[in-house]
Amino acid sequence: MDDLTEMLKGTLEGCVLEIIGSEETYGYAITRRLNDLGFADVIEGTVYTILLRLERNGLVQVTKRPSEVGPPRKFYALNEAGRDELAKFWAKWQYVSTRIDRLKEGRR
Amino acid sequence: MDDLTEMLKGTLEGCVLEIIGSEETYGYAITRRLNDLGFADVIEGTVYTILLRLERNGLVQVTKRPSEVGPPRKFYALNEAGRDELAKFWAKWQYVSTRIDRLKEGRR
DNA sequence: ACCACTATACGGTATCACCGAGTAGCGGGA
DNA sequence: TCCCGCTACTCGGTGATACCGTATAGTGGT
Repeated sequence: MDDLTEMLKGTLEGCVLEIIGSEETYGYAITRRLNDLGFADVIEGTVYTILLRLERNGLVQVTKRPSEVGPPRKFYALNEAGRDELAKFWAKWQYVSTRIDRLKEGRR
Repeated sequence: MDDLTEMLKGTLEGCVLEIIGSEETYGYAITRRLNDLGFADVIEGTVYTILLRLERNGLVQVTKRPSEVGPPRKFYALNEAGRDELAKFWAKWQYVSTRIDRLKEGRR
């Protein structure tokens, strides 16, 4: 699927929140997970900017742990504010996606 | 529903294409249609920037017609390139929305 | 004369995903 | 030993997009 970047604006951050929320994990693994999901063109740099933003906005708790196969990893977990933000994201997604599907179906 | 602007990035233009594609219409009416659809905060200025972009990108055919209740209206209709773009938009939407729903359901 | 509604245009802003380059740890093959 | 590939993160800058504020202007009602 060709260029999805514009359509992912506003949703990719939510996807990252969801991934972190389901399991404490780190940037490189999150990127691989997104790629496996079908967002093949999402690259490390993009995920790291999102993670730094989440940290700056106080939505995550960060723990640095050594790795056996490379440099140390920064593990991310949602805090209370992060869980709230994730819930808001899914509410928005539900709202928007149902309305766009409605437009697609030609209903008003 | 509070601020949806970030989530609408990349999709609002497609919505406008769909509306134009279903019926030759003009900016002000498109804005009202979007508001009725549930995108209450979308404002005229936003729609006009999209319409000017569509015109600049050669996706629409424009016809100016007088109105009985105000200034003249610019009616927009999709041309061949516009219909192609609309089809691409719905393909992308299908691709992205199914994958995000899949993530939401916890399936991989 | 004023105001509300209709209708469009345009310069500037914020946010976001993305790009490119850099730094760094680890292991395997020539 | 030296290079390469994979892992892992950072940061400055870019382009696209929706939005904001303001301006302009036609029509009809009070």
